[in-house]
Amino acid sequence: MLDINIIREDKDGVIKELSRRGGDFSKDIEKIYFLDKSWRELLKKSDALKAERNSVSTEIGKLKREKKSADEKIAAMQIISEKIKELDAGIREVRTELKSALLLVPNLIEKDTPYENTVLREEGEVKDLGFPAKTHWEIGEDLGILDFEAAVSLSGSRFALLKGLGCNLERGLANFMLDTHTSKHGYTEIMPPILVREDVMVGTGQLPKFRDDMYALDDGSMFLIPTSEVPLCNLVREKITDASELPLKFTALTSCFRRESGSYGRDTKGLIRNHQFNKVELVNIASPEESEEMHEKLLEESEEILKLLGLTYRVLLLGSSDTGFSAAKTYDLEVWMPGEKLWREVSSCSNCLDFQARRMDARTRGKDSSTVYLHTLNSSGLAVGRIFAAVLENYQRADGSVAIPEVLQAYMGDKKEIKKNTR
RNA sequence: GGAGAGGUACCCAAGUGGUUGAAGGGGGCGGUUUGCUAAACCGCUAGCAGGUGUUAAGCCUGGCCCGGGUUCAAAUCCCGGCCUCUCCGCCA
Repeated sequence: MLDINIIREDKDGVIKELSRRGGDFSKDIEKIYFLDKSWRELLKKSDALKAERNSVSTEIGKLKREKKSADEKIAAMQIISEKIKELDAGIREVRTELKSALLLVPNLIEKDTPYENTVLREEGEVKDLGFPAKTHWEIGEDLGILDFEAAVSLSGSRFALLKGLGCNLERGLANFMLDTHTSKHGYTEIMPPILVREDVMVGTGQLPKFRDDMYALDDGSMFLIPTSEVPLCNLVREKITDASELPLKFTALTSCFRRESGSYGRDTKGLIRNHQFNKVELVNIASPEESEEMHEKLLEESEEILKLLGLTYRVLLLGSSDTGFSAAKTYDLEVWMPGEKLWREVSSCSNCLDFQARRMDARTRGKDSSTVYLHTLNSSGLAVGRIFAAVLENYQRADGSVAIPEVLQAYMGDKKEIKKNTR
C-alpha cells in the first residue's frame, strides 16, 4: 500500500511513476486523491461536533448528579448526535472506498529501473551436451520417476506425480536448500500453515487484486498460499517488532498453489507451471536502512544454491513493466534448460520496501523511537520442481540416465546416478 | 459438531451507563537510604492511530479484542465477527 501522504503531496508524480508499469493509473489515483480529501473534510466536521458533545455531556452528567434539569442540553445534543451519526456514516463509506481503492494500487518501482528486463550477468556456460538432449518430462517419464498420466487421472492437468527416486530427488533438493540457508546463511526455518486467512493474503498483496489466481476454500474463509512468502512475511503483522530482533531471516519449504488462470496453453508439459509445487522461500524482515543491502545479499544467497548445484544461470533485473505488484525492485534468476533450450525462472528476488508492511501494519522503532514501517524482502531459494527439472536436463547422459550432482548425493543415499528401474 | 466461560495496558486484575481523564497489584525504569547487595520508602510507567498547526508547541478526535447498534453520554447495555479456555462428541 502506498503512503497516502505521497498521493496528497504529489498525485501527478505518483501517476507518472505508476505509468512506468505499463498501465494507466490516473483514474485510480485521482479517485483516491478525491476520496481522501472528502474524508478529511468530513472528519474535521465530525471531530468538532464530537468535541462539543463530549463537553456538554459531562455538563449533563454534572447537572444530573446535582438533581438539576438538563432537558434543554439533552435536546440540543440529540440534534448534534444525529448529525454526527450522519457524518460518521459518510466517513465510513468514504474510508472503506478509499481503503479498497488504495489496496489495488501497485508499488512504485525503484528509480532508474528501465522499462524492459535487463540481463545483468551470466554464470556458467551454455554448453552442448554432445548428444540430442531430452526435456525433463521425457527423461523423467523414461526413468519412471515422473508420471504425468497418473497425476492427470487424480487431479487433471498441471499436476505432477513423482515416483521412486524422483521423490528422493525432490526431498533431497529441498533439504539441501534448507540446510544451506539455515546453516550457511543464518535463516530460521519455519513450517507455517499453508491455509491462511483473507487478511493475511491482503497483507502481502495477493488480495484483493489477484483473487482469480488463488485457491480458496468453498466458503471463502481461507486461501491456499501461492508462496510461503505469505505466511512468513505476515509473521510480523500488526505489531511493533523490536529493532534488536532485526533483521529477521525466515526460510520455509511449503507446497504452493496457483490457479494459473491466465496461462492457458503455456508450459502445459512437465514441472514448470503446475497448480501445486514445492518451493523453498527466503524472507527477510529489515529496517528501512538495511533493506537495500540485504536485497543484494538475498540475491547471493539464492544464487549460492545454483552455484553449488553446478547449474548455468543468468541474473535479470526486472524492468518496470515486469515487476510484480508488491515489489519495488526485483531480480530474477533463470536457469538454462538444455532440453527445452531456454532459460527458466527459478527465483524471483524482491524488495517490497514498506509496501507490504503498510498493508500488514508491521512496524519497528526508528532511532528517535518513533514508529516506522518495516521493509520486507523475499526470494525463492529456490523453486524445487523447476530445479528438479533443471537437474534432469543438465545432468542427463546419452544413455538416458541422470548423474546426481555431488552436493545432492549425501541426500540420496550416496547414489551417483538415477537409472531406469533403480529405487 | 454440541454446551459453557472469557478477551481491560509489559503481566495479573477491579470495574454499579455520567469526577474511569481506567482502581489495585506485579514487573520495569529512576531516586532516597547504603561500604556492596537485599529490604524499605518515594516517584515514573498507554501505547498507538488520525485530524489540524510552517515535518514546532499546542489543540481536537478515536483507542478497554474487532465491527456495528441503543443513548445526551458506553469498558459497562444489545447484535455480529475473530480469538482463547473448559467439558462432551469425533478424529491423524
